[in-house]
Amino acid sequence: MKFGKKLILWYLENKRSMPWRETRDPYSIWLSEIILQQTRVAQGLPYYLSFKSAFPTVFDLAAAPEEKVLKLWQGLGYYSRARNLHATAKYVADELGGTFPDSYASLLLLKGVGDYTASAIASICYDEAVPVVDGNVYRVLSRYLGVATPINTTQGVKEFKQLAKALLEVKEPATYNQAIMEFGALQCKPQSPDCTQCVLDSDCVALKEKKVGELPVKLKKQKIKKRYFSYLIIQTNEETILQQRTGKGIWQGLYEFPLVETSAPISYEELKKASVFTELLGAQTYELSLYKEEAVIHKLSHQHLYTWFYVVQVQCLPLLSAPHQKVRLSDVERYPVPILIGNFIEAFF
DNA sequence: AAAGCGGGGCG
DNA sequence: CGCCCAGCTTT
Repeated sequence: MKFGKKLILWYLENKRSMPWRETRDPYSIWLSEIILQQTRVAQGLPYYLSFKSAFPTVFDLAAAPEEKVLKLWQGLGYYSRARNLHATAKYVADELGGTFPDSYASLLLLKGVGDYTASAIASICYDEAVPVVDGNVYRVLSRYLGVATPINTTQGVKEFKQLAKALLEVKEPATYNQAIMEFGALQCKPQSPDCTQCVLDSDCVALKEKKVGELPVKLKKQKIKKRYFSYLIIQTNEETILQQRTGKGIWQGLYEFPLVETSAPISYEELKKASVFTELLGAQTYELSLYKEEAVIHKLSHQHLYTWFYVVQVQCLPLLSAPHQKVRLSDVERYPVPILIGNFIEAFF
């Protein structure tokens, strides 16, 4: 039997039940696809449910304040997805009357929608015969066909896209695309797949050549940078100071406490010399305590953040200018913050 | 073509 | 501790 037919039969028997598999509504499919980019189903599922609950339609999402969208997204990471999600919702609601684009080419023009997501929506919602190539598909195809071209190179992307297109079941792209991805997630797993229980075992090149553990090939990994953050929790009995991250870099749009970043760990004495420190505290007297002696280490894919939280108790806050803003202590938890900050807030407040 | 962007789960 | 996850955008 043909590759695609086998996958579809396997899928109909083994697929997991998921809320976005109960519909072909483009808004729901689009939402699920954005949430699931570089994200496991188990991690994304609760976010999908809360977004659907808070924003049942694209109009609800479009009408929401950006902060509310970021707050709901808090903890999911890759926050540009949330900002692009919101921008696209506004575009679809305001410019397209709430109707999503209905082809691969037109979907590709939406912010936050790349080749994979456009293909997924076009095939699942509109039966367009376009192949999806996500992490699962790379793995299944490289093993099944024994292709060792590195998947994170221009050549690899091009080659696997072509292979995916050649193997696509053009009569039922919606089912086939979901089948190959589900097969990659459940059967042809990254680590220790059970090839003795595989419906493709008779034709799998990697299995035949004992190369399952070597495929797919992925080039190097970037070096991890270390950064040193000293946060200032400057507070009275009622208020503290937050700032919003803008510009480039991590956590765009999220909030944090006033930050002193240095190229190496610093002492309290050195911290006191920071301009932000004098700007926010002036000459007034204060009580300062280090929340925790050891650095809190927060790991991102490509950065390790060594973090200290300095709590500064003061009588009153100075007049603040952007980006700093006064926030009532009881309101701190309303702001969208990175997990690093959220964990501190939870433990400290 | 390469870098940047989160957080969590698993062996 | 390294790898990977229903990738996209910017440089």
